[in-house]
Amino acid sequence: MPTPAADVRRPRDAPAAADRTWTIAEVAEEFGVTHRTVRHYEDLGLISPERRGTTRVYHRRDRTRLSLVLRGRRLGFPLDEIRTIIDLYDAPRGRRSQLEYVLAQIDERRAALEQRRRDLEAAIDELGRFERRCRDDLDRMR
Amino acid sequence: MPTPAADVRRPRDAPAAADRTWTIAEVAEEFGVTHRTVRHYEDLGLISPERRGTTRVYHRRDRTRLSLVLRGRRLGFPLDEIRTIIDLYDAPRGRRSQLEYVLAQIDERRAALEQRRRDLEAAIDELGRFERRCRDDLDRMR
DNA sequence: CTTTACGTTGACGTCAACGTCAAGAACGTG
DNA sequence: CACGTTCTTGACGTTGACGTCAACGTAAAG
Repeated sequence: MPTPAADVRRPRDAPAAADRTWTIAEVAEEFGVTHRTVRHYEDLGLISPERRGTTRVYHRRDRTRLSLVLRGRRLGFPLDEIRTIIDLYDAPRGRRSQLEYVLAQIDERRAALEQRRRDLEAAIDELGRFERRCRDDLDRMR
Repeated sequence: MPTPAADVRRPRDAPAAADRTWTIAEVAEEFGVTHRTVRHYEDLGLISPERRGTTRVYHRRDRTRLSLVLRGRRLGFPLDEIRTIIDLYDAPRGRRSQLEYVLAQIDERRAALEQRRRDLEAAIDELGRFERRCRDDLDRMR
């Protein structure tokens, strides 16, 4: 096993935990996606890693955003919709009007999420009822 | 507004509610999709309407399945995965082994759905906390 | 100093989920 | 029975979300 790349980039005297950075391979590995996927998300503006020369350097912020992206993906949202959502978290909220806009967006998003939750629970309930029926059938076969 | 096509197809003496049928246009309209989408789902084996001559005739069963498909779609599942799920509901459960297979599938599906629910609630919670912060910020601006 | 591993930018390929014509066939209505 | 409406089957186009491949840079390791 070779020396981890992060140890190379991190000077001995610097604190390890705080400002760690990651390579694209590490990030991809950790989140279980390919580097192509990571780059694709960057093309779409979902993450924007630092560049050291030409090489991408990922910070904790990028990992946070990536995990949000992947959760959105697991939930079946299109990537550009995901971007508008997570951009919301970083949106400027200095002026009153901006804050109110953000709050309005939040309401919209929550409505969508709760619609989804209703669908989801309906699906789960239905599955439960179906399982019940199957178990009853099985019992009667004994 | 023209006479609904269903009235034409349904003889005067037949009961209206029980065995009503629908045209592709009616089904599409009712579920808010295009007829192309409905046909696409048929191509993938998600629904299989009766044929009268060359024309598709949709029964209640087809509408039930279609609504399941659309809910699955809202939840972001791929169509072929949706098919395996709703086919489960119509799968033969005569023999014990078949029933046990179905029950195993149900468990799998439920696991996937509950993973999704966790993601969903995490997203909703996060949105709630974020709203809280925004509202606090707004209050402090007064 | 070459090898090897990892990184980078295009550019094209692919697959799912439909959209979009085109060109008939069938059907009820004036 | 002509006619507009609705339905049918292709077949090709499009968009999103990546996969894949080529061609090249670079940096540590042998």
